[in-house]
Amino acid sequence: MIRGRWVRLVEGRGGITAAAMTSAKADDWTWLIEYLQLNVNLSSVQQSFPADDHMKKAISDCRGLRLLKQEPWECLASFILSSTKQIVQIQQIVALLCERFGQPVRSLRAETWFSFPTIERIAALSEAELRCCKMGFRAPYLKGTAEMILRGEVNLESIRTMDVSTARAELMRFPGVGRKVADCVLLFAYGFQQAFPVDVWILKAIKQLYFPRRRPNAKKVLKFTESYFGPNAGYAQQYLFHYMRTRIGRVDRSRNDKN
DNA sequence: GGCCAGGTTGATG
DNA sequence: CATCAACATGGC
Repeated sequence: MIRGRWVRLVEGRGGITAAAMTSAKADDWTWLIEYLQLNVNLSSVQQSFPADDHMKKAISDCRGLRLLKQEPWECLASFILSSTKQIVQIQQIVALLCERFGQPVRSLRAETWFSFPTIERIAALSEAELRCCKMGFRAPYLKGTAEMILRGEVNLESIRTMDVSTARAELMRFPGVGRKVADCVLLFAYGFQQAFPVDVWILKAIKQLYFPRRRPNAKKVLKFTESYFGPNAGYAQQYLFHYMRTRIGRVDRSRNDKN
């Protein structure tokens, strides 16, 4: 589901083909091109990464990895729900939210899918109704955020034209939104490619790869990332994140190390 | 059963 | 400012 539309993407030999249900003109795919960020030149982004061995390995391991341009509200809400949850569980919570409080949408195969619930709908729900989607203590954060937006305290659209630090500070006014979640929304929804979300995986990766003999705290690591990875640091973050989870990650999960 | 998961918050030194 | 427990819920 992208911006309330159903779309199916299929990977084939020559690339990806798309089929969609849309009220827009049938041959107008600008919304999808925008979402997939096909205008971004990947190799020039990759060339802006630091040329160390880890980044080189991450690039060759993650050929073709791109960032999406997601909708601010859906992205913000999803990452508010992400704290101390495993990725599969976050997906489950979001799926429940959509099924219960989203709009039903037909696919080309006449299946029913559900859009992400609107800000108004979330704000109107009780905390108990939200907790039924298994989000636990995150429920008041989500509801509070929706209410702030409805009251006009923060305007999600106006963030598009702010500079990155102002935008980050604006996002961090929401309950349940700290530095990491704010950076995720800056990167994945607003296209601030400098934003570098530091989560537990990246923290572990940076310590392991760039400070193998030292013990920098999270603050030091953040400081390091701000200057080291360059103008497309957010892309570098995704390459490292994916590299870490698919390669290195599996190895130390069998052991029990807290680096 | 204990530990941990794409963190944030509010209370303490 | 730095540290730390608490916060729901589920999987291994």
